[in-house]
Amino acid sequence: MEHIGSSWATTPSSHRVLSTISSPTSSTRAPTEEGGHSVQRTSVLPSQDSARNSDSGTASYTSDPVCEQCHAKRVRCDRVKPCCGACSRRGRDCSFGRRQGQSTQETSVQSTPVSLNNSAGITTQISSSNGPFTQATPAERHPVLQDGIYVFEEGDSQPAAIIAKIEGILEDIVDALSLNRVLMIPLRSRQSGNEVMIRFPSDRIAGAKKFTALLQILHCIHEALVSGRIVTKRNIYYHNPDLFCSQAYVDQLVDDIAFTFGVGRDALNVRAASKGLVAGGNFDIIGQDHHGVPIPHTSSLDGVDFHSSRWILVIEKEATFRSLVASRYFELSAAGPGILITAKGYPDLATRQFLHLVQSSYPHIPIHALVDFDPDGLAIMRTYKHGSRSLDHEENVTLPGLYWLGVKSSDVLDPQRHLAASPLQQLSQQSGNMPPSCQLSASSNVHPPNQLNMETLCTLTSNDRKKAVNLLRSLNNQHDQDTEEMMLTRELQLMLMLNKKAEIQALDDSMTAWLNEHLCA
DNA sequence: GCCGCAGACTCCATGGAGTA
DNA sequence: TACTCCATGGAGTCTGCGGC
Repeated sequence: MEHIGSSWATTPSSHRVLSTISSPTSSTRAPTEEGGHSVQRTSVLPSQDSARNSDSGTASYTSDPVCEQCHAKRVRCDRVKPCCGACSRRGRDCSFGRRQGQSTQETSVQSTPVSLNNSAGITTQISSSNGPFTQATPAERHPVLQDGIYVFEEGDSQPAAIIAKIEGILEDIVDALSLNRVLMIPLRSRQSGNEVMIRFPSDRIAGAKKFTALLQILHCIHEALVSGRIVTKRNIYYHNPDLFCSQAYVDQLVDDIAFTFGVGRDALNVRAASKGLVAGGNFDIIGQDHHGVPIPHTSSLDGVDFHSSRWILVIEKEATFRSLVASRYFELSAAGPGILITAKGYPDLATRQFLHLVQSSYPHIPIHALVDFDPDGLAIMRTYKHGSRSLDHEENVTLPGLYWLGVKSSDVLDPQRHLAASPLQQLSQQSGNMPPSCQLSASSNVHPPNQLNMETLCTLTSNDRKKAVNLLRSLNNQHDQDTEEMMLTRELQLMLMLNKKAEIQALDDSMTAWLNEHLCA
């Protein structure tokens, strides 16, 4: 039987690179020097001592354990197998035992095809050539133009591969039970990309609880895949609320399992309840009481018809979305017909996947973001545009072409109060890419009609400032900033300097005029 | 070679943002 | 209260430097 350790240990390098780029505090340690064996890891935690590095001969922690002899002697171990450098120099026997984090790769046995009867009584064939532990690619849907409307063709989904992976884990547990060995489930951390073994029995109660919870979740996923049903995280939680204690615990483990398998959450037939709303195009809101239509999961879409749409507006808050839907702005806009979308705050996966599909189907339609002029608004926009660190392993969820419509400093600064142009305006004027609305604000002595004034601003809280600083740090760590990200940096600096923020609702009275002006520009 | 202990790291709880 | 996202910090684990 092939062992789970070998294939689960394969981390897509892109994840590591992405997490390094996206994390403001990421640090990639240099390889350790001994024996040329490189131990590279990516940390998402703040580096409290950046001066420490391998060159100075300091510690390099890794979940790949040191040999038992070096561990006992507390000396540096290069982890070279079968005999590490320290042991070979001292002529010692070297052994890598079964302490926590130990990879079981060395004990794996090549599998032959086996048949399993799963819990639903269905026989699953596990092939060694396309083994149960090969990296599965997430199910992908491809937009195809038919009669002027994009419809989606189903790509290769791999439920059988996931079922086989889960059954492989269960097989290993059964084997361990029969041999009276410690039971283990390998799990890969989304933060570090490292694999750890969740064991039973464990030194800690939390470890035993995690093992049991993982087993329960794997069982739910297996049942869902075998029966072809979709389960929600909430469903899984209610399977055993006493065990899970909170849904957040289930959320985290489900995403960790998806990351460990190298697939998206969808491939596990696990979904979160729909959160986003859409209005316009072929998403008819008649009879929907002006609430918009819940964003469907991409796998259940027959197609989208946005061919007559000129723009797509992604709105942070539902209240603004509803007022625009109620006024049928998506039909009556001066910029032509468009689409309104909201995910009600930080976007869920379904909304991000939907937008990604729309962008790949209709790349010529600009997608604009309307978010608060506060750190959370900007963080929400970046989640839409670049995704989130914790869901790095999910594919097709980013919107690199997302354009920031507002609210910006140029919408909140009154030129009569601030006679000198703002740093952003100066920058924009110098670079010659200033939007018309900004040019008006900067050059005119007349109060622009669709502009907020200082009375509508709120003071940043300490949390706001902390978030803004973290966001700035994240942007500064990004080496290849585009023009929009440079502008974002300036806006954040300005926000901190003024110690002010503004919400979209402040535009409510003049929202339509403001949008017409900005969308046409 | 032994081993105290500082630092790196993971896990997990908590709390904040948005919303219904 | 439910549900999505995020960040932070305490506690425990592991590594291995460096003093003896």
